[in-house]
Parts: sequence; structure tokens; C-alpha cells
Amino acid sequence: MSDDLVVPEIDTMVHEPARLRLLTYLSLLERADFVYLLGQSGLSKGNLSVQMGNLAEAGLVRVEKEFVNNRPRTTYALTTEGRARLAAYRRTLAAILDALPAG
Amino acid sequence: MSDDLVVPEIDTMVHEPARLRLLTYLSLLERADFVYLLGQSGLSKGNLSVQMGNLAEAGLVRVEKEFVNNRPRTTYALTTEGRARLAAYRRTLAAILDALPAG
DNA sequence: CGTCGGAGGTTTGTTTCGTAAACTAGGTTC
DNA sequence: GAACCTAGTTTACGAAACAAACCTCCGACG
Repeated sequence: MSDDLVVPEIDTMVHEPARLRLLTYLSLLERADFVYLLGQSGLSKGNLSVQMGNLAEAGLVRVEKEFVNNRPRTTYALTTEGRARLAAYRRTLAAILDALPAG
Repeated sequence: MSDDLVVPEIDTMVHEPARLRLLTYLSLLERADFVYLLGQSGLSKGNLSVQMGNLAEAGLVRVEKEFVNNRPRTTYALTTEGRARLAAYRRTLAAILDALPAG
């Protein structure tokens, strides 16, 4: 019946709101630490810890742990792959949104 | 301190991949029935039924049930509110994506 | 009659998300 | 040195998403 009309697959690792938020910050800031992301994202400590763990395990972010003033500091940054996945996601969503009416 | 850098809230009723997919079809087609969406979306019958129920309960889609050739047919269409929510979502996501690098 | 198939759900069970609370491990304060 | 703070991690548990299997209604076929 002619209708291909296929909505493309969405990368759920990126799409998930909490992670998309975090990835967006990292994309804008290049690097950010746990405390900053905690305040900025509004996520709970536990959720932030888990989601960063997920992103790291999936290879989208790199984690650096060090001690500063005798206190732990965990810093995150996008990996090359993370950047690529985000860019691909951006294209996918742009395609979907473009199909939607009303600018 | 200057950093407002706030990523806007996402409408999860729309954002959720399965529902976003369904809403996109409805947006493009104006109306679609259960069987069509089943084939096009790749969702299971169960999930499709549940997600359409969610969307209907949230007031984003209107449901029409009738019998055609003595067989049931369920047709869905966006409501005015559904259209508005989708448009708002579109703007929100566009804002997020615009902040991301790499056009 | 019996049963096959299609439309539309509901039930069951797994996975993921999210919050809250407990826990770890060190530092500072009195 | 007991009480508290900071930075994270882990655990417990509920809600939602999802797939697969099963159930219902009804007309068609043999």
C-alpha cells in the first residue's frame, strides 16, 4: 500500500531524559564534575551516579576520579563515541521533528 | 556563577519512544487504525493497546470503535490538545538539539 | 457442529527508571 | 572522640515499558 512512512529507530541510551540532559551538559561544557551535574540536572545523587555509570559502561563518557583538598572529585567528559552517538541522535530526532507540523 | 544553562523539561508522555513514534504517525496521517499502527510501528499488540490507552487517557488522542464487515475496527486521531502537546514538544526538543554541536 | 483466523485486549514476567534511605570513606569541629 | 559534613555508591522498592502468551468475540469454512 505504498506507505513506507517509517519513523527511524531511536537510540534509547541517549534519548532517555535524564541521560539526554547529562549528555547535553557535557556536550556544552566539555567536562563537568559530579557536584556540578548534581546541582544543574536536578537529579538525585543516586540516580546521577547510576546514569553516569550507565553512560560510562556504554562507552559514551569517560570518568576521572581524583582527590582535591583531600576530597574525592569525579569528573566526566564525552568520549569520541559519545560525541558521535549524540550527533547521530541529533540527526535522527531532527528528522522526526521536521516531519511534524507547526514550526 | 552565571551558569543558568538549564536544559528544559521534557514532556515524557510524548518523549517516550513508542508513544513518540505513534504520535508521529498520527500527526502525519491524521487518523490511523489499530492494525495499521501495529504493522507500521513494530510494537507488540499488547504494548500498542496499552500505549494508545495511555495517550487516550492523557487526552492526546481520540479513539473511535466501530464494526466494519462485522469486525471491530479501532481508529485513532490526535485531539487538539495532542496536537498542541506535540508542537510544544517539538519546540522543546528543537531547543535542546540546537544547543548540541554539529549540524 | 467444530475449529480456524482476525481484531482487540488482558495477563504474566522481565527490564529499566526513579526516589529514598543506608552505607562507605574520608575530613572538619568541638 | 563523638557528631557532623562531603562525595559517592549501593540497596530496596515501586512504577512504567515491553514482549510473548493467552483469552474473547464473531464470522467463515468444511
